[in-house]
Amino acid sequence: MSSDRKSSSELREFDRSLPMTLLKAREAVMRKFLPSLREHDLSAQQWRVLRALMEAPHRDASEIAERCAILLPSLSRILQNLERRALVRRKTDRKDQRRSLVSITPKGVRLVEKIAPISEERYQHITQKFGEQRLSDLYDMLGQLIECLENDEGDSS
Amino acid sequence: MSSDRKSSSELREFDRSLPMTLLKAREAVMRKFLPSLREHDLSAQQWRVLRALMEAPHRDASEIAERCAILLPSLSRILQNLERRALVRRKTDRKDQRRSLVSITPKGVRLVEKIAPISEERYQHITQKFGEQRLSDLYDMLGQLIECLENDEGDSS
DNA sequence: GGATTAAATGTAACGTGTTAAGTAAATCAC
DNA sequence: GTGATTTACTTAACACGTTACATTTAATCC
Repeated sequence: MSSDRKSSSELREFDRSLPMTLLKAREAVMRKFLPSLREHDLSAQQWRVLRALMEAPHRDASEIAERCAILLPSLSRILQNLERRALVRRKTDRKDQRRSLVSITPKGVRLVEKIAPISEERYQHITQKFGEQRLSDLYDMLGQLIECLENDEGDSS
Repeated sequence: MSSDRKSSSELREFDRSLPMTLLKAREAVMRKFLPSLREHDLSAQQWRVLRALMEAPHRDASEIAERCAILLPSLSRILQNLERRALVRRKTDRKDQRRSLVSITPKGVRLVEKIAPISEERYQHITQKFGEQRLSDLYDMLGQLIECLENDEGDSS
């Protein structure tokens, strides 16, 4: 029995699996950035949170979660960790005591400012190597894919 | 060189973050597939493993890990779970007693055959909605990105 | 104003990602 | 063949992803 016994109807095997391909691409990109984060005991998620906090004097948890694409339960643990390390600070919002306003500490700012140049340099390196135009096209396609999938009401046709 | 813009672009904020964009794209795609897996208490990873085992009568752990892009420690736990549920079976390789050959059970096959059509239908739906050509282009670009990054010796400078 | 509902956040439980360390079997060295 | 190295896999420990549930405070309804 020759190897082409598998009727193509069996199931499209996942050489062409969108989730897997996106996963591998992400992992490949991450491998360029993670080492410099690891040096300072930061995960990718912690790094995103710190960067989000550089954008504003303070933010509540929901804003950070939205900005960083991290779910609230994960963020809750991440903030505890960063707070323990004195990289961020939390205070309850006086106007709405359900909210906790998070801000980055001077120590956190120093850490970001130390890592950011390396991170930026890696990004520029990737941009050069892959091509600025191509990278831009890729962003566009991914954005379109996301939009296409979000505006897709019924998942169960 | 001194492209010292104003403070607003202190650091390229992550609207244009490749890892985040890839993450969001993957999550958007996953949201289309996960519900039908959840119905049968399968994670995306468990599903990949089962599909990989449909491709051959048996496979050792390293092959599965490679095929599914799952690290061995994770796979080890996943196989324990699937074995407990009698969806896969493991036997030690007589030729090399370090290896454990994993195969899918009839029960596992039935589960895959039940889910596969729905999964395939979702995939076709996405292909239609996003466009076959565009999807193909996206695969190409992602493949090129991965290749570009893998063949990039020095990650530092 | 007191009860109800909604919103913001936290906790729990389980599965996975990831690095390091451990175990056992095969291979290599001599 | 004995010992060192390598290979295949597992375990441990910690962080994150995800869903469900709990908690506290705001907003809303009568």
